[in-house]
Amino acid sequence: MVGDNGATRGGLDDGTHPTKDGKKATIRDVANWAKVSLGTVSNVLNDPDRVAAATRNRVLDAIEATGFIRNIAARQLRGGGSKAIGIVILDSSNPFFTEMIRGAEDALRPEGYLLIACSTDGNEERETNYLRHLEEHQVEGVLITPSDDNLGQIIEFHDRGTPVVLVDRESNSGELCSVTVDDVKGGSIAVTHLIEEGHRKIVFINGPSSIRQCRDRRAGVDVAIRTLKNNSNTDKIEIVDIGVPALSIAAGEDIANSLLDIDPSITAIMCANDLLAIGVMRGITRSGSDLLSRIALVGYDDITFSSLVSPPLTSVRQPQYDLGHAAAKLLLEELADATHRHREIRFTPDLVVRESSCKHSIQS
Amino acid sequence: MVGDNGATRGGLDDGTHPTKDGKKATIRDVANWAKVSLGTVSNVLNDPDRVAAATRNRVLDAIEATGFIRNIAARQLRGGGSKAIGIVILDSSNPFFTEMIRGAEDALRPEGYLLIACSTDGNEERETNYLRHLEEHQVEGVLITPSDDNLGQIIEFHDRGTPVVLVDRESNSGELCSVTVDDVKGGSIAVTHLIEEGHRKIVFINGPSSIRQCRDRRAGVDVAIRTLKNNSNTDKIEIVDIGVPALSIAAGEDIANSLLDIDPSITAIMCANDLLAIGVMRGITRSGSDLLSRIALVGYDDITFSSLVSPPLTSVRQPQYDLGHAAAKLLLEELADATHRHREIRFTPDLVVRESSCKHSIQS
DNA sequence: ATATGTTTTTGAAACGTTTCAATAAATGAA
DNA sequence: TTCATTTATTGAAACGTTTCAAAAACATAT
Repeated sequence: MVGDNGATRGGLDDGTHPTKDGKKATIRDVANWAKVSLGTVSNVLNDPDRVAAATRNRVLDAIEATGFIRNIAARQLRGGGSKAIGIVILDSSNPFFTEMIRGAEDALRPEGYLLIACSTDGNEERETNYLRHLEEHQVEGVLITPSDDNLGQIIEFHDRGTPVVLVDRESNSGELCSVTVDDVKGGSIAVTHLIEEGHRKIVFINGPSSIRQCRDRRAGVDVAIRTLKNNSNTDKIEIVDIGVPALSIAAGEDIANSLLDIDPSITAIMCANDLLAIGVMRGITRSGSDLLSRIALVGYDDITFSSLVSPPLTSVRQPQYDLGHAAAKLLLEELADATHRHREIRFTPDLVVRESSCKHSIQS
Repeated sequence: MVGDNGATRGGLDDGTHPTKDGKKATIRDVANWAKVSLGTVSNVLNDPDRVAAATRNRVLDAIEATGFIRNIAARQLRGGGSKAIGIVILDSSNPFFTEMIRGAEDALRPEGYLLIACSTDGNEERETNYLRHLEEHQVEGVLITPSDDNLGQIIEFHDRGTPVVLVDRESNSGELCSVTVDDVKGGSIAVTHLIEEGHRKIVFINGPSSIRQCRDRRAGVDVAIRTLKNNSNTDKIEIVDIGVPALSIAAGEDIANSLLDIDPSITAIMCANDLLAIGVMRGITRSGSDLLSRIALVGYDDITFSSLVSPPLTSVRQPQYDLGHAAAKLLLEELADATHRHREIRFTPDLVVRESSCKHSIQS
């Protein structure tokens, strides 16, 4: 039938060669091989029910015979999506972010999306650069932990047409979806634990106040103290703030020396994240000091290795994998529904108590 | 001048609107705004010296006024590259791989490439799937740590036109570039250290022999023993092999219990990687046993956290960042030079001695 | 055999950008 | 002013795929 059609056409001297000159097979090669039109091959690929079974099988045979691999760029140009999602993180050596990527990847893989990973290291110019490249690639969406408090460029990026989900960062006015952890609560439960252990003078080692997570965790400390004052006759509690330029192992190590001669009435240290706490631990251990045996230490994040350090670190557990997974799900939702309403998913952290904070005996 | 040309043409009623209906500006919008041809805009973007300064500035102004963002898919379709590189790794929660990605990203970023990250978790089917998706996207190259010993599908993938660099894996017949570490040597120096510390009966906990790194590291043990026998009157050295199904913390923990009642003449344990060693450490610590204070332990990789565990782990240091960085450089080299000759870059590991292996006193 | 309704297939055009032969414009020398 | 050479700009066509109106093919009833 279709063979007759081809004969009726005559002059079809493109022949039935699958590929020429080792070039990759295109949809035209498949069509020639199966003696159907380009549109029929496209229908077999994208809307198979619209094609008669016999034709469909012939096309599928042709696809196999020619070794056809579809060209996403061509589809994209004609109006299809890129099947790629960008994920922009702050630091690829922080297990917090790599777990998060893992969660996102596991959500996106079954949907056939590829994940383009970009590390900004907190550098806004690099973030700008990455966003531009992602836009040229017309990624279908972006999951991003912002490098700066000011969301201006990210909102503009979104307004130019690319869906965005903020990760571990809320949207100020609900113009973007976001997935967050209640860091105020995280700060509260950490310091509450220390206070219940009897600590009354606590150091809080914090990163830059431009980072909202740092601010929230510190604010949670104040909330907890206020709550405890209202509820009981707790002794006066004092927080001593120390600032570091970055939330890294190195920054923690750098500050460790200044902790060695610390006021003896200080009996506990709370760090804004685990890398900082681990760095403090490492710096103190390296100095040969026994400070760690008399001072309680609490981190934040509960990264995989926090239970492995010495002493095992008490830490506020963040659902890192769930953050990434939920963010990706939210993005898929926004892509699937043009009437999608932006929302925030907020996770509640919990405290994992280990040796670093509860082997101490405080004499009141 | 050019304005006159436009007037001469007449009938150009496309007008000078930057965008219509909120759509993204295309090269046509820029051309209309600047009153030049599409080709001139393209020349300004790609070959600016070919355009007169006055014209060039007008086009640049138009690009800014219209908010033009280039469309990579269109360029790709016309024959340009995708400016994307795939990186296929085994396990995104192993810091070995995340450091490697970091190295690759740092090499590729300045060249304007985006990095598509794919985790196979050692699953060959997932590797197949990812390679197919990467091929549809026409990535300019792929860095890959294979999930299987058999490189068949990767070689076919490469033969279909996408440059490939193997990472931490050599190419059997030099048909692919590769970046490796001499794991035979790594195994040798690790066991040599133990033997020089006086150990004569040593457990080697290894992963699946289908993984070439596992085989090489174990082979390095034999090389070292043979060398020592030839060079001195060393006592008889015995290696006790234990196999585990995966190179993970969990696999290490699972095997820890069977180590508790181990033959007392065994004084040292060598693990095929750090995660395994850390898992063993964790399992033994959890059981409350003091085995770690009488047995030496050596890992392999020297991931970031190995120095932080208790006791700090002696480990063969792999240049993870350098592996990724060198692999990316090799790929860029292959992309830049059609006459490129495939080669292997081989790094030599070194041993980082820490507390886990050298605080023991062996009575001969 | 003809008319009608349904299913299947076709193929022109679109998508945004690059490329390069042809054309136009500019420059310098006689 | 004319001519030759150099520089700058143009625009048609290509790239691979999808889309949808039109045409063709098929099935059924009269």
